[in-house]
Amino acid sequence: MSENQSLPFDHPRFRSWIAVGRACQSMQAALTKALAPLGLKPQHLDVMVNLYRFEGLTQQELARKLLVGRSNVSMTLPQLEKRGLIERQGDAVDRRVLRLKLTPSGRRTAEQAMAIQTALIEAVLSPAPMEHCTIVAETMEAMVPRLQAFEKSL
Amino acid sequence: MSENQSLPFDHPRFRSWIAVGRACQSMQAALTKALAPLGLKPQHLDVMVNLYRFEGLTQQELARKLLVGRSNVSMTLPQLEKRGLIERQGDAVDRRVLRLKLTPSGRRTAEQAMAIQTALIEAVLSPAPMEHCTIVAETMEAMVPRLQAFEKSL
DNA sequence: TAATAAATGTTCAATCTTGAACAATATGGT
DNA sequence: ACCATATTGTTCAAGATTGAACATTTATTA
Repeated sequence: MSENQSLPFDHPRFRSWIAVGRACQSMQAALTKALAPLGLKPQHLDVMVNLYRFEGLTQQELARKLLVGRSNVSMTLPQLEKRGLIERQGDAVDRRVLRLKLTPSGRRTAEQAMAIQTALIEAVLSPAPMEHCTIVAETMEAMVPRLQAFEKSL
Repeated sequence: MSENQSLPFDHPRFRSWIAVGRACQSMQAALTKALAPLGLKPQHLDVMVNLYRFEGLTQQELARKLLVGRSNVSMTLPQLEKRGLIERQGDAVDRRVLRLKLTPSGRRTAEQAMAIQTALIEAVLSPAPMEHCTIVAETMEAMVPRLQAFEKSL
């Protein structure tokens, strides 16, 4: 059966994707270590970056941006809240939702964390020509809608 | 403080990397769903692909290839072993290690799973020109050694 | 050879993540 | 107004992942 089946290892797009996955995993590990001095994990940074850009997000909206379940957000946010990095306050109009925002302290911490992340990315990607980075970004961004279409088709 | 600090959102390499991370996360989710009919998860596929290519790996070697801890491998393999997909047998020379291989059934299952993964990658990446895929692969492969160097420097 | 160091796989507790079930609130149609 | 449906956030149990501690075996070195 395996004789005439073309194996994925020889498949150029397959190999491209494997490389992406490995790079992502390594980056996650490196970021975890780089953020440890701040007492943050990559998920916390993701949350704070989104609140930095989009103040007043609801938990649902945040979950969608993070590609993560609502329950995940519900379990993660109280940790950041207890540390005084974020605030949650109920919306007066829609009393189901909680509006999220960084505290001043959270804003400062977010800036430090983003600086760490940016330095890491810079250290690792700056040897690559800018046009290559652009191609990477375009290729990756084009994938997400196709992936969502694929998932719906299952 | 944030006034004169260049924010990462405007940073082209930063945005490239964010796109990579999101694509990776979406791909993981799609692959999880696509493999569900086989009763496999992405981690299981990763294990089997490596044993398909490199029969006789030890658990330590496998863990390094998967960028994962030894304990992870120790907890995952018994599941695949109970399902009759892999075999573990002690090495006669070095009696610390266990040599891993796919069973015939595991080999067939691996081929099915790789076909599913390849189809997914093809569905999602085939619209991208091949030269772009090559650039993506090269850029990502160049990152991994730099990331490992970065981690050691911490 | 003897003693110390290193490597391998296992176990365990702590943490993260997920999906399902649930209560509270909002929306839409009748 | 009323009822059915949807949405939001929470909770809980199950599974996955990690790092540290450990026993066994091998390698190194005095």
